[in-house]
Amino acid sequence: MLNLRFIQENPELVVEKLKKKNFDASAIVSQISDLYKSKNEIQVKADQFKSEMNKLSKEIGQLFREGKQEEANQAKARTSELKDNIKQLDDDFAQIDEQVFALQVQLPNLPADIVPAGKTPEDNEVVKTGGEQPNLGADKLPHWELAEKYDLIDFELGVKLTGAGFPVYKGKGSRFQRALINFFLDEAQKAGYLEVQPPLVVNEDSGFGTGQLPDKEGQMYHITEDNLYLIPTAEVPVTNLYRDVILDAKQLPVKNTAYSACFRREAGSYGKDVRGLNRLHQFDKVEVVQVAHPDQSYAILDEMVAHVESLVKKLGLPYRILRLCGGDMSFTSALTYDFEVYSAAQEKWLEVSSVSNFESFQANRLKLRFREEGQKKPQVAHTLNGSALALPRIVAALLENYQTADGIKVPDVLVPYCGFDMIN
RNA sequence: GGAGAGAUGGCAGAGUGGUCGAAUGCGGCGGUCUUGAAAACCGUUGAUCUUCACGGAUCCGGGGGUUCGAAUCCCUCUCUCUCCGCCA
Repeated sequence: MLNLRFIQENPELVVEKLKKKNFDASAIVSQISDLYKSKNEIQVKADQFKSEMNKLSKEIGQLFREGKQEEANQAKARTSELKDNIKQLDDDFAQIDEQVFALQVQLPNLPADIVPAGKTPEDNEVVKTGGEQPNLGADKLPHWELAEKYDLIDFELGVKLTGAGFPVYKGKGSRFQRALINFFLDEAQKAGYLEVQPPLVVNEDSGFGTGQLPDKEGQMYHITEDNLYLIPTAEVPVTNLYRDVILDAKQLPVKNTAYSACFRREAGSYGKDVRGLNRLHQFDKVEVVQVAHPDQSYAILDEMVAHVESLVKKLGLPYRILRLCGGDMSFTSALTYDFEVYSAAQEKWLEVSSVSNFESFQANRLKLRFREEGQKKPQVAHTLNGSALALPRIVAALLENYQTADGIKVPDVLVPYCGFDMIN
């Protein structure tokens, strides 16, 4: 959520910057501007009346205490008009306030200056490519066939239990998942992140805080009976740890990591893109989250990107880092880097991580602030997060890229976590 | 699932119609004292909106009502805790 005063003071800037996200903000911004002005006028007027009312009430109290009934009753008569005025102004204010808010939440975050223009994923900018693509023979298999061949993942069984997109991991497949989770958590810890285990179900306030609500309800599983939501990512509960919090500047940056299952409805997806592990309704992910000082958030974004890069490197996967174009960025992000790994049998790039700086967009919603040493007024912090990493597509790429005639080789870094070095 | 209690500042906790943005204690910050620290003592210490500023307004879980006036009374919702039942 953009700050109201900021919108008011920089209307052209907001409109101009949002063009890069292919969002025409001109109408909304000018409406906000008008409403904000009259909102302030109303508040000033209402405050004056209220001030008078407060004074009068005190006088009346004083008169009663002094036993001056007559005068008190006379004074009382004068309050009714004030009361009507206040009521009217308060109602108007509430109405305008609601309108402004409804408009305000429609505005996406402003993209950072280095965000490339563009509309589709084709316009994303490849900023780095690393790792080596393996040379697999002609008999290479896609991961869903490997998963079946070695009895690692049972998609049919998941359909029986729940539905498509809820696979059952078995034996070494299950063990392999668990190894990756532990590896990722350990790496995050080494990088200075504090591990937390959040709830997998959150309330409406939390959904609003990170930007899933309102409007993106459809992406989350909703437990209507209790009005709770299954988390689409650990970003939601972990970032919301700091909702309504004022930190000391010296506590920044806050670094948290969490493993969680993630649940996404992903309505409307179909076809070969969702084959196997490519797109699931439930999957595992290790997330890293930081709360940062605004002066440091972009340096921290780079640090987070470097951390994710170190993970794919250690796993020996060919990867590339993309700077997302305005059209492909999320509503809430100011700058996002996506990581893709090359899936050698599917012969395509799979997105495995998304690392973003939200600047103050989430923090405004969360009321997440910090106080500079010796300063009285708190200021809004910046939030960032990234996948480090999401499991399914990493598993897909590892299975495919490490397949041999004798089975699937386990990357060296994972051997101690797995307890085996070959899947066969 | 049944019964009861409660929600007040960073925390604990008083306040039950006006003098209450709120006692007191703890914690935090500043100071006196000290070689330094502790102790003791003194001072200070919520957020938001609005105004160039002085100032003004709002907030005692959320919403609504009664009243000239509500943390305090009424209605309603949400949440938390305790006991019983069930249970990993």
